[in-house]
Amino acid sequence: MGKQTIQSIRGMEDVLPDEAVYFQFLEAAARRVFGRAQYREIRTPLLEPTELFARSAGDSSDIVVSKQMYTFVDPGERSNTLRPEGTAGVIRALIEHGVFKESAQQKLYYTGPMFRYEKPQKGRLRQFNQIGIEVFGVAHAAADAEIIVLCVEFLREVGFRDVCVKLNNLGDREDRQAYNNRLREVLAGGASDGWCPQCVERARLNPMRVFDCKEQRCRALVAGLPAVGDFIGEPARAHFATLRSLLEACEVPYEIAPDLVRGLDYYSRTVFEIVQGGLGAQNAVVGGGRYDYLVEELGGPPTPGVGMSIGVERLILAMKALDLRPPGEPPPAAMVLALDDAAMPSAFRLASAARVSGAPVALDLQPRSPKAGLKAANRLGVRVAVIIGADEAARGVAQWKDLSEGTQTEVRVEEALERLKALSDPSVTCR
RNA sequence: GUGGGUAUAGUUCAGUUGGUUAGAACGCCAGAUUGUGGCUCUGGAGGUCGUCGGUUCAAAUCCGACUAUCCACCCCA
Repeated sequence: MGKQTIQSIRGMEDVLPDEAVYFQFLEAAARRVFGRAQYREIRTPLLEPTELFARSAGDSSDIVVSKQMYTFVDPGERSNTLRPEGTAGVIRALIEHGVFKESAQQKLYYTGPMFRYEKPQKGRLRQFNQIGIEVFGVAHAAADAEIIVLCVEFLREVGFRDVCVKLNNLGDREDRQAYNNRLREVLAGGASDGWCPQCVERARLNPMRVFDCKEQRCRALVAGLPAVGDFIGEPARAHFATLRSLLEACEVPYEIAPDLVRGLDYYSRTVFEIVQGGLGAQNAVVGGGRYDYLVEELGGPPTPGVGMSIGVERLILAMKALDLRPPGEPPPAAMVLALDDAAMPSAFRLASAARVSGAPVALDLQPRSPKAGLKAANRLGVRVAVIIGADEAARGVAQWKDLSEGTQTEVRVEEALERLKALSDPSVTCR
């Protein structure tokens, strides 16, 4: 590696072909699972006005979050930000196009790269991909349940077993505010009560975060704090009960996780997460929840919403940890080899004609010795090699070699073309 | 943002207490019947040892800085 080579930006990974099949596999599965539940794809820009994310993040996490955004001023002197998540852009698009006026109910999914300026580590990149789904306009807990059920279906579809959802109820906005205020009071003692410096800071910014402090003495102190449950009003309580009964109705395994707290304060009522072992510290593969106030916050009509997003790279790590592999593309049935320049036109024409009729056919793009060519054919895993040299080209024939049986016969090129077409599996080409 | 580990061939890694031309496996290319693959054997290409600087007669090896990467913390929309 010379010193003048250019390398990718920190935290931004290339996805080489061997890796890309994982992405293709997961995206295809998402389209299947979400598509059959009547969710439709939405694609929004990677770049949005900074204002959008500043508003969606809310004020308490504003300072923290803005440091982790890729924000820049464009030549027109507007502040733009690479999207750090998918939901805000989706909501902006729906408001902008008046979609909520046609119908408040929307079921959508999206996939694509997100950007966060964080220090990279395992399962945490600066550019990473998410697959997400959102339901708008449904206050009923069936929406929460469907989102969660679809997550579980998706994970099972791609090969995961033993999926368990961690679930919590944060209550409505007023409940949460009351609880946060109470927590701040209780935590006011700060360091003198024995809290670690980080928890003292959390008490100020996002008190509920003290619940996942890892300090021994904080964990002990946390046990004595008032429980969020005591502050949750009857409507949110009933909502959560309905959700649980729906999950139980379709036997979705879940556990209540009282310490599951989301960082941003637009969540209300339901929050959930699915974690996977073997991923190190960044083990949350799926996260989501209800955000009944966010659409209004972004200037739209009051519209409830629920959503979740899947961290694609993390999911791929989890697949590898469990030795789950995407089904590979089947190798082409045949490879056409030209032994010299004189044979290339004939070989080239034969391969093209076969491909046009739907047969997956490999072509060695430079003349090579039969030995090298067959080696390449073997490596690709094809069953048949069609060999054409100057002699064959002149006579309008080709050598049809079956690599598994080792037999070889001379056929006319027209016959070779028919055989190549026949080799292609009709179940693959016709749907 | 904080703390720690690592950086040698395309890949995964060896490399003794600093000491000649830096190795292996896999992969790649070629030869072993001048137009025939897989297995085997033989050979070849490919590294200014992450970058820059320092210590030393001598640095892949010791020291420093920088960069990247990994692990954990912080945070996690």
